[in-house]
Amino acid sequence: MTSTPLTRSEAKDLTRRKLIRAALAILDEEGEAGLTTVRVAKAAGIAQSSFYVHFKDRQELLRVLAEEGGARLLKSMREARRKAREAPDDLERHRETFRIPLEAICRHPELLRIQLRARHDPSSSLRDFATETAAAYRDHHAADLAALGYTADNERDRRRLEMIAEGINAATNALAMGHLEGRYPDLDEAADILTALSRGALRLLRATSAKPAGDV
Amino acid sequence: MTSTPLTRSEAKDLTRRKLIRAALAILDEEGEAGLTTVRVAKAAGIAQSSFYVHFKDRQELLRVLAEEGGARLLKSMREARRKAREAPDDLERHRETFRIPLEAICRHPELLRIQLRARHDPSSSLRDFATETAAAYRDHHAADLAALGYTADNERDRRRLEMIAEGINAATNALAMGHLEGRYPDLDEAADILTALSRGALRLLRATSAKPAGDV
DNA sequence: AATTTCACCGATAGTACTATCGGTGAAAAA
DNA sequence: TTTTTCACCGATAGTACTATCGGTGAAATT
Repeated sequence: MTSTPLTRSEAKDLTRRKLIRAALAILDEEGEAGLTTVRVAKAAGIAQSSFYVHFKDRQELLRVLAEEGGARLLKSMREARRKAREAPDDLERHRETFRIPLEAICRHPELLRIQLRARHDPSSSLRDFATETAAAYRDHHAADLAALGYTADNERDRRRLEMIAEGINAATNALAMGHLEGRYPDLDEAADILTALSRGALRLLRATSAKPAGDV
Repeated sequence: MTSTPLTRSEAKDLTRRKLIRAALAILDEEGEAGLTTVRVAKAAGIAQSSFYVHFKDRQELLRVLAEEGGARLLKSMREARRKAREAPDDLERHRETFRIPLEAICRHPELLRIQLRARHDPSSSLRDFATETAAAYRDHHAADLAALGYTADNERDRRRLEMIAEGINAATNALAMGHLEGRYPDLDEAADILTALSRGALRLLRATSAKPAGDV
C-alpha cells in the first residue's frame, strides 16, 4: 500500500471529513445529547482538543452537519422528482411520485431520523434546520400533487392542498420508518397505500373545486 | 384565606405534585435535555437536594412522567372513541372518528410533543414509552377503521389496514401540530382532509379484498 | 540548510449537573 | 411534656463536558 503521500492541507481536509462522518454516525446512534467533542474526536482518531482546529465550537459542527444533511436531502428530493417525471403514463407517475421519496428516505434513513428528532426538540440546535427542511418537503410534495393535475385556484383549495401534502408527507415518513423497523417489508405496498390516500384526498379537492363559491 | 392546615403527608404530596407539574412544563418547553433536578426543584419552589426526598433519581422522575402522560393519553383516547361511537349516522361517525383525536391532541399538545420528540431519540429515557404509545395509537386507529366496516380478513389486508392506520395517525399528528402552530386555523377542515385521505385508502382495501387470491 | 507554519497533543481551568451528607425545626407520636 | 420522625435545607464530593493554552515535530517555505 502506497499510503499517506498527502500534503498538509489534504491531511487536514481528510481529518475534517472523518470528524463529520463520525459526527453524523454518533448523531444518528446516540442523538444530539450524545454528540460531544470527546466522542467525535475519539471516533475520528484525534485528541479532543484537536477538534477545535477544525471547528470554532460545538455549535459550528452542528451548523455544518445541518448544511451537509440539508444539501444531501435536497439533492435526493430533486433526483426523486426528476425520476418521477420520467414515468410513462399518469397512473404510473402517480405511483412513482410516492415510491421514489420512500426509496430516497431508505437510502439515507439517518437524515430523516435526525430531522424528526430535532423537529420537536426546543433544545436542539438543529431545530430551525429541521423546520425548514420539513417545510421544503411539504412544498415539494404540494408541487408534486399540483403536477399530477390537482391545481388549486383559490385560497381555500390552496390551504387544502397544503394540508394534504403535509398529511401525505407525514404518512410517507411514518411508513418509511415502519419499513426500516421491519414492520412493512414491501416498499411497493407502502407506495400503494400512499397513492390510495392521496387519491381520496384529491378527489375531495376536485369535487369541491367544481362547486360554486358559496362558503364561509 | 384559611391557608395551609395541611398534615405532613398532605404537604409532601402537594410538593410532589408541584414537582411533576413543573417537570411536565419544563419537558415541553425545554426538552429532555433541559429537564435537570436544579430547574425542576427551583420551579417547584424547593431546594435542589430536596428533589431526592420525592424521587430516587432523575430516571425515576422520567419514569413517573411517562406513566402519568401515558395514563392521560389513554384516557383521552378512550373518551374520544366513546364519543365517536355516539355519532348518529355512518358519515357523521366517520368524520367524528378523525375530529375527536384532533381535539384530544389540541387539549394536551405537550403530551404529543413530548412523545414525538422521544420517539426517535436514542438518548431519551422516554423512548420505550413513546414507542409503546405510538403503537397503541396505531392499533386504536386500526380498530376505529375496522369499526367503520373496513374489516380485513386476510394477512395482506390486515397489514394494509395497519399501514393505513399508521399513515392516517401520522397525518393526524402532523395536522394537529400544524393547527397548533397556527398554519391550519380550522380543525374541522383538518378533519375533512383526514376523512378524505382514509376514504381513498379504504376504497383500495375494499376493492382488492373483493378480488380473487392471485397476487405475489 | 535555516526558518516558519501549523495540525495535533496533553494538561487544565471553568462550567453545569447528579447525588449524598449532616443539620434543623416543626409536626406527629409517645 | 418529652421524644421521635422526617421534609427540607446548605454544603459539597464526584462526574462529564467545553474550550483554551503552551509545547512539539514534521511539512512547507525561505
